[in-house]
Order: sequence, then structure tokens, then C-alpha cells
Amino acid sequence: VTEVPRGPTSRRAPLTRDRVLRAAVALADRDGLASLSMRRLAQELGVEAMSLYHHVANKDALLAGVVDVVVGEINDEVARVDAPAPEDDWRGALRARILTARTVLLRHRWLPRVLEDASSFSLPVARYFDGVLGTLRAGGFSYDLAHHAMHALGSRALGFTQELFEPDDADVGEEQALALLAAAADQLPHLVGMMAEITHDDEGDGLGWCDDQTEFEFGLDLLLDGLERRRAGA
Amino acid sequence: VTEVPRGPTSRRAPLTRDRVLRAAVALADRDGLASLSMRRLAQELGVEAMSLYHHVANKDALLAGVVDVVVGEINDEVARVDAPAPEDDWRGALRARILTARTVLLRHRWLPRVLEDASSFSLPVARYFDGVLGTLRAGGFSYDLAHHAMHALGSRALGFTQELFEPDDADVGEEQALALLAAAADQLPHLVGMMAEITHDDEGDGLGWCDDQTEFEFGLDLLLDGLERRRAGA
DNA sequence: ACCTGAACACCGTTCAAGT
DNA sequence: ACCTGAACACCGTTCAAGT
Repeated sequence: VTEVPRGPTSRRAPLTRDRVLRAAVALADRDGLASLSMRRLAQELGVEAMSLYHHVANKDALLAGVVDVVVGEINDEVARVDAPAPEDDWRGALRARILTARTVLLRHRWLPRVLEDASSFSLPVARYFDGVLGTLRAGGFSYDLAHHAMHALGSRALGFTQELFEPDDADVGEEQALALLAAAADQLPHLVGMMAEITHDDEGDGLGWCDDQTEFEFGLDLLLDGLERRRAGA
Repeated sequence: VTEVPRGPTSRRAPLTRDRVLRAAVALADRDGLASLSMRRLAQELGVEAMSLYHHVANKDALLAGVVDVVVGEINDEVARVDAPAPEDDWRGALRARILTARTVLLRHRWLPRVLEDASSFSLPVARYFDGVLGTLRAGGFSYDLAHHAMHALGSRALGFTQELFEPDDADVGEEQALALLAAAADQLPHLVGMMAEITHDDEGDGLGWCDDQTEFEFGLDLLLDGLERRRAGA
């Protein structure tokens, strides 16, 4: 048998944990979380599914690794951003941290789902929260109040909120919601009233008038204001 | 061939949508959400998997139905509870609603996960939120502020928060967290400091000292206080 | 050491067939 | 009308085998 010269395709870069995780992030970004299966990921890397198990213990470990990659991205970005010194303005400092985290999460909208599942208290995640805690401490919080604050912020500390009604296709969801309101208007007087006022006000014709970023910041500021009041001992 | 007399097992109640949904809730309560597959559910009902499709369009529809069952439970309970009149005390009224919803959710801890996925804006869910909105309106909120308020509350309006670090086995998670803190203490000064103070204070030896209910109410009150301030036009 | 192929025990769902 | 059985196209993962 003669040796077949290996083409550039067969001389592929060796698989590494890092290459696996980055490919996983890219695949989820492109095709959604549902497409992130061991088999699809392997295919993406031009490899057999079982090869992945040499670099990642199992699918849970893959997801945990993926979380670390993205939270690492957040940590890098947070370190780079210039924010008020927390000693002078803890609120501004924390707000900047959180809104920075949010910009990264908006590039990986599937991450919240993954974060909830995987037992994801890893070093990168811990480092992010250590930074939040440090900001609060510099702003004069006791450990006890800072602890409550972290719970109160919850996922908001990482830049996202539980989106309760977010169907895959926003337009379809909106249509369904409007149909429901119309069909059961008598049972939903306040929702109907709200919709009536809002569609009248600004010609928005549905739920599309909710600006995620505005609502996120409204809720965040509500919490930060309340925390400052508690800190100041009101 | 002789007719075999049908035992009580074979004379089972006919399958109905309601029976399917209630069995699904019971199965998830007992064995967890991961066990809620069409095949397992059918087995639980003594029926073939395909029979379910006569009462439920597909798995998504099953999950949507399950949400409706539980939110229906919430609506019933909310209607029964006696709370302050919202005209007198909107905060007390809303607080009572939300903490009631929470008691139901604590009986079905898997529900939050389901709620996020399924395009779950159904009539029972709309009725719940209509009640929240009505409470705010009675308390003097404009539709605009009430709308912001509902976004700010998010899933908290239904009685739960995004639990970021909730591994299947809490003890294992705690152990891992402590191991991580020990291993990377130099990179996590604030978390380590907080743990040191807290374990010293009350002999709790880990993260078990977080009382979910207390933290939930702390965050809720923070938001309600902030909303009242905005309403009063501060 | 790293990768593979076949196999196992699961999924949701379609379809044609039974009563 | 309601239920079934076989089949399809997927999963994650184990294991023994290849290089």
C-alpha cells in the first residue's frame, strides 16, 4: 500500500479542551443551545463524538466549561472598563460592572439557561462575584448586608433577568398574547386597559414596546437605590 | 377463545387531558423534571406513549398544560387568602399575593424551569398578572409605572428567583464551593472574608446559612419599597 | 495517548394499522 | 374516536478495539 500524502484537511490541529469549549460556544451562538449536542459538536470539529470525552468528562462538564469561557470573557471586559472608584461611588462602580457583564451576555443569550443548570460555581464565576462583593465592601457595606444584596440582585448581578415570556419567535408570541387578551378581555381588565393606553400613546402595536435594556436598568436602579438606603441605615 | 373477565386493572378510567396533566405534575413532583418524558408518563398512566398524543399535541403542549395546572393552583390560593385591601395598602396586598404564589411554587420546585421555556403566556398566567396589575392600579400606579414594576419584579412576581447556584445535591455543592475558596483564597479575598466572618458568627459551616425565604423577602421588600417611592413621586 | 466504531438505553414523534 | 406497535431520527455514554 502506498502512503497517501496527507492533505491540509487531515493535518488538522489536535483537539484540545480549549478548542472544544470555544467550538461549543460558537455552535451555541450560531445554532442555539438545542443544537449543542456532543454529536453535533464533534461533527463541527471534524471528529467523532467519542473523541470529545478525552477532553471533557461528560456533557455537564462541557457546559460548565462553556460557562467558564463566557464568564472569563466577562471578567476580562470588566477589568478593562473604566468605572468610578467604588470608594467614591459604589453604585456607579457596581452599575458599570453589571452593565458590562450584560453586554457580554447579550452576545451569548443562551448562557442564562446553562448557568441555572450546571453546578456552575467555578473559579471564574467566583472571581466575578468576589469583584461585586469587593465593590460593595468598598462602598461601606457590612458583610451581612452585602450578602443580602447579592441574593437580592441574583442573576441581575451577572447582567440578566429571568425573561418569563420569551418565545423563540417574538412576533408569534406577541400575536398569541394579543389574541388571548382579545378572547378573554372580560377576565383581564387591567391588562387590556394597559395595552389600550400604551398602544394609543405611542403607536406601538403590541408587546414590542418593552425595551429590555430600559427595563433592566429600571429594575437594577430600584435595587441599587434600595440597597444604598439600607446601607446608609434608613 | 373464551372471554376473559376484565379485572379492575383493565377497566381503567379513560384517558383525558386533565388526567394526563395531573399525572405529569405528580410525576415531576415525585421524580423530578428530567423524569417527565412522554414514555415515562405514559407508563405511569398504564398506557402507550402514543396515546398521550390524543390529548396533548406534543411535549411542549404538555409542559404548557402543566404550567396552567400549577398557575391555576396559585390563582385559587390567591383568591382564598385574605390580604389587605389594595386601596389601603397596595404593598401589603401585593406582598400577600406573591408570598402565596411562592408557597405553591415551593411544592413544585421544577416549575420555574418549565416556565422559562414554554411560550407560557396562557389564560391562567395572564389572570395572575392581571391581578398583580390590578393591585398596583388600586394602589395608585399609572399604567406606565405599573408596567415598569412588573418587569422589575420579573419572576419574583410569581414567587421565585433565579437560583444561580443550586446543584442537585446541596451538600456536594457546598463542599465544592468551600474547596474552591480554599484553593484560590488569594484570588477571592472578599468571598473568603465574608465566609470567615459568617462561619465565626453563627457556627454555620458553609453556604447552608442562606435562608431562601428570608432572602426572597429581603429582595421583594427592597423592590416594593423602591416602587412605592417612585409612585409617591420621589 | 488519542481517536474510533459498534452498541446500549434512552428520547420525541410519524405513520399505518388495529378496535 | 381512541389506542397501539413498529419505525425513524435523534440523544448521552460505555466499552473494546484500533493506531
